[in-house]
Amino acid sequence: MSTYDRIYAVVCQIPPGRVATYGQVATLANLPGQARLVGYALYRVDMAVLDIPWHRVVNVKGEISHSPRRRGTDYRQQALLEAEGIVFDDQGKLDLKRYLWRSSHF
DNA sequence: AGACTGACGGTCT
DNA sequence: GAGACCGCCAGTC
Repeated sequence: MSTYDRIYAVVCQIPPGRVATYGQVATLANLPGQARLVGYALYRVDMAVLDIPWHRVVNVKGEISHSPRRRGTDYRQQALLEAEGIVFDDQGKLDLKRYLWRSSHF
């Protein structure tokens, strides 16, 4: 099982209506401190389908990580999360205290 | 084989 | 709370 496969496996466990941070996913994938790898892995996901719930991963500030390279999928991410009942404030941030996934590992 | 590329976050000031 | 700094690695050409 490759490093990226472990990351994808963790992301698949995030329940609807909740979010996880890049760092949290890294830790659960047994890659502590390597949040960046999670970003690298998610960039390679086919975002046309939701085999992997890629939209449930946000940064530690409760924001969606925007990038021109994402070609608009970052805005789609917010729409997908709102469809699951997650509310964003006027700064485009969500409340991590409220929506962060508490996995049974913690 | 080496260069380049890419969704980050913990720590320190 | 807000910046600056810096380590991070797999896939592709």
